[in-house]
Parts: sequence; structure tokens; C-alpha cells
Amino acid sequence: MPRPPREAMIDSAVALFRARGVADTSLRDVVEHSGVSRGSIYHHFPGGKEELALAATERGGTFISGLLARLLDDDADKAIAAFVDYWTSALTAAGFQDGCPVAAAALSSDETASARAAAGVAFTRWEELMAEAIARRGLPADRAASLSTLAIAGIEGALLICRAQGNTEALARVGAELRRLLGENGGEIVRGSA
Amino acid sequence: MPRPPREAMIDSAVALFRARGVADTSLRDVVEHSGVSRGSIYHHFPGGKEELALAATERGGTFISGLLARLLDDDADKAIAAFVDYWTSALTAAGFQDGCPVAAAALSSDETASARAAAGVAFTRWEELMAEAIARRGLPADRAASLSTLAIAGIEGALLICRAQGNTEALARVGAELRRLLGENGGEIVRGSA
DNA sequence: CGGTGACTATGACGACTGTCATAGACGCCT
DNA sequence: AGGCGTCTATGACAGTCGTCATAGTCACCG
Repeated sequence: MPRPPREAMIDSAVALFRARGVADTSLRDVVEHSGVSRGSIYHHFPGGKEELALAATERGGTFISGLLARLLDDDADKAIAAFVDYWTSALTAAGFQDGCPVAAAALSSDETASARAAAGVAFTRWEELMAEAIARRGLPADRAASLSTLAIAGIEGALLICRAQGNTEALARVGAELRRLLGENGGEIVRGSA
Repeated sequence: MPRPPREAMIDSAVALFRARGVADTSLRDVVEHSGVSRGSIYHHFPGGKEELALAATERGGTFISGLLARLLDDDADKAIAAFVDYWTSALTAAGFQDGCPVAAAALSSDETASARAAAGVAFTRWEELMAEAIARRGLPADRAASLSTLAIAGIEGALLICRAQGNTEALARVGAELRRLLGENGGEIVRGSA
């Protein structure tokens, strides 16, 4: 059986948001990409584009949350390496056209304000997951939180830079520094705050 | 005398890109914001929207380059703190509506491919400036380069997150971690690579 | 069998888009 | 004074946008 139309539309919206951003993705693009009929949009999404953008942002966010949670089962250090690997192949596979759907929602305009808010929630969730794994290595909670934010922000920023530069070097450098940082602070004695 | 019309249009494009992104900014928005007449667009920018987006991305990029170069005259550590302060007040002053114009160009679609390329050039320039300042503290060039990329990517990523979350906490945490990182690696003996 | 709800299919609306043509106004150079 | 380049001003074009109404198809349930 094929994917139900509402689900197919959300999946297509995620894919198109990654490639073109929210503003550049029309509802006609979504129905064409998903193969549903144009009249079905307001049947499945009475709220129109904003409701679809919200659903797509949440789906993209929870997908990454799930991936992150799975990777972090192992170890924060290795998880970052695997996460960077994931994005590296995702970028190259798509010819640097596809980015992070949550980042696209974060930069969207006021017309899709609820999607932007959902992006904020997703970022918070990722930070929490990562902070929990870092804290498991013996760092104090506030330090783990700020290191986690640096990791998430660094990777998201590297995705931006890689897309603009058309190569994966920024992501590789950020990944290397993050691993060194976590290896130092988690693998041995934690340095004092001074 | 007022600012010449071409310059005014570029300035307006930068401002609108920061607030709404490239795709959501129409040429009519730009002429209205800058006060020039609609017929002047193709007089000043024969290449249409793509040429204007390119010019705006370059202007935004060189503005940040100049700011960064000035701040880095002092010290890499203090420069990062000042840079984070700059973005913190910029975000709060605009009610978290305005982001980085170069990031907006990096996430733009293929229709403004030249602007995306210009964003890549701008990112490279920022990384070089920052790496040079970090290397001045005695780190090897490749290490300075990867630390510099982490700093730029971390701040750009934090801007995304702050815009989505509606507060400046992510930027503050990233700034704190970056300063600690540079303070450790630059202020004292550089640790071995192992 | 009949009907009820989920979904498809098509067409239309007003508004907006990038683009361009045309015509007029201003100021500087000779 | 005359002319030319810079810029303004307005209107129009073909296309697309989000949105919605309407009609038709299909499957399932009593």
C-alpha cells in the first residue's frame, strides 16, 4: 500500500524545504512532488501552508532527534563523529543542495511563525540529548549544556558553510575540533573552571 | 545629499534579507524600502534580482569582514567576546527578526546561485581572518584553521538557534565555550595532539 | 443495497511576482 | 543654448502564488 496522502505531503515538504527553503517551496511543488491532488491540500491541512510547514518542521526535528538519540547511546565522542559522517554523506549525495530542514524553518519568515517556533523546540531537544550524553562523562551540568550548544550550533553552522562553499571541509574541521574538545574534557580529568 | 539610488537599494536588500531571507524579499519590497522608483531596478541592476542579491551578499559579507578585522586587531579571545556581544545586541534590538545576511544567502535557492557562491567566499574570508589571529597566539596553522572554522560555524549556528528560540542563550553559551577554548589553547602551553 | 465520509480532480479568484517598454524630468558638459 | 546620460515614473506582460468551491470517485459499513 502507498503512503497515505497526508504523510506523503509532509515527507515531500521536508525534502523540498531542505533543498529550497520554506519560502521558495510552493504548495503546488509539494502536491507535484508527493503525487497527491491539489484539491487535497486543504482537506489534509485546513491551516494551509503554515500548518504544512509546521508539520514538516516537526517531522524533520523528530527524525534528527531519533537519529541523535540512537547515536548517543554509544558515547558522546563517537556520536559526534557519526553525526558528522551522516551529514557529510547527506551533503555530498545531494550535491550540496540539501541542508537541514530545521535550519530552513529557523530562517523562514513570519508567515510561517509556528514552524520557526517548532524549529526552536527541535534545537532545544537536540541540545538536551547531547548535553545528557556529555554529562554522563563526568562534566557538571552547566558545562555539559554549553558544550552541547556549541556542538549543535557548530554542526548547524558548518552545514550552512558547506552548502555555500560546495564542499565538506568546514564540517570536517568542526567535527575534528569537537571530538578533540570532548576527548579532552571527558576522557581525562576535568580542568578547573579557571 | 541622499545616498545614491543603487547604494540605497543594496542597503535595503541587505536589511530585508536579514529579516525575511532572499526568497521572501521581492524587488518591489526593495524599491519600497529604499524609496527608489520601480523602473530604476533594471537601470541599476540589469541582471535583475540575482545581481541585486549578489551585491547585497557581498556588501553584508564585507561589512562583517571589516568588523571582524577591527575586532581581531586586539586579541582573538577578546574579539570573539566582542563579536558575540555585537550579535547579541543586534538580535535583541530587532526582536530576533534580523539574522545574518550571509547566512540567508547561503540558504537561498538556485535562482540566486551567485549570491550563494558569494556567501561561500565571505565565510572563507572570515575563517581566514580569525585563523590568522588565532595563529598569532602560537598555534600551528592547521589547528588555527580548524579552531577558526569552529568559531565561525558555532556563531552562525547560534544565530540560527537564537532566532528560532527567541532568546540569546545559545549565543551566550557558544561564546563562553569558545572563549574558554581559546583561552586554554592560546594563553598557555599548547597541548600535544594526542 | 444505500449512504456516508475520505479522497481526487479541475477550475477559478485576486493578489503578487520578475521583467520590461516607454516616456518624462533633472543636471552636467561643451 | 543645446544635448546627452542618469534617473524617475507609470503601466503592462505573462506567469505563479495561496486559497477555495465544486463536482466526481472510491471504499467501507450497516
